[in-house]
Amino acid sequence: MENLKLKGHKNTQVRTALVEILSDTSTPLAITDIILKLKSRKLNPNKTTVYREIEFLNKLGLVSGVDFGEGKKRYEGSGKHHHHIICVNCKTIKDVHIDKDLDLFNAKIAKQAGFKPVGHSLEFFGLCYNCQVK
Amino acid sequence: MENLKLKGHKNTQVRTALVEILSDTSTPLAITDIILKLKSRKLNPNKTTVYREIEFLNKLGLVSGVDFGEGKKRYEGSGKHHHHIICVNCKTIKDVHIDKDLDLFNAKIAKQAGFKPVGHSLEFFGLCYNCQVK
DNA sequence: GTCCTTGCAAATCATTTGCAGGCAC
DNA sequence: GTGCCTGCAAATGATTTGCAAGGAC
Repeated sequence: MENLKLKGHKNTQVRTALVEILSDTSTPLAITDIILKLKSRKLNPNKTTVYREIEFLNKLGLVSGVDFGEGKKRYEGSGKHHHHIICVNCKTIKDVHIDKDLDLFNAKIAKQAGFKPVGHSLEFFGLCYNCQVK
Repeated sequence: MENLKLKGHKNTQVRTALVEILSDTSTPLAITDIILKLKSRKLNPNKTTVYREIEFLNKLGLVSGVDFGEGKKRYEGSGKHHHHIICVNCKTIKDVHIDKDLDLFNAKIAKQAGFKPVGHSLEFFGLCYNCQVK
């Protein structure tokens, strides 16, 4: 386990698997997706445990939450932070690559408001090609 | 009632009040906030009715939803679209004014992905001055 | 052995749905 | 009168909490 941040905490199977799963995915995963991925690794933790682990990893800064306005949260490894465009009809999600450095922008905005910057959330919504055709 | 978009639909008290309330507020309101505002106008509609009205106004394009990742949606009048910075600790919300035209940016991003642009969501998170001091 | 981690059931909260009755036009 | 609007109760889904048992170090 290369991750020093786990020092002082136990390295359980679920914990290790979660870090791997969330680092591997290109699309942020909902809790139910995560549980399915764990199942395919022969791990069957309780839903509650998954919620708690995600919260734990989130506090360590290893995982971050994304919200597409679906009424539930999605999660991804912190190193993966990028943005998405979501089809308002079929919910297809595509990655969006932004050349601009939003962190700098973020810092500027926060300073103006007297805030210490922590992060930001930027998602685009649209109608994907398939749904336009229909 | 100046709003032609309501043509062909009934002008109920709740509907009219909702448009006013959501146009007046500077911060997007959660459903519970909206119900409180309606109460102070002596209107006591059922929660279900409020949800349905919001959905109705949303489809007409008079109201839009915002998501701060709180596990619930907030709403604001469509004319009010702007961005926010939210304190991760005390949840204070401040408006953010962006000089850049994000709609143009939005259109570009959508085109690249083969999507027809519909909208976007951009929120910043930080620690407000008071919470930094503590 | 100690403290962290887990499971299970129940509670909470936002939101949705079905159905029957009420009101605007 | 017809079709939209409303309330109420119940269902659904995501997330949280309390508590007791299990496991890592």
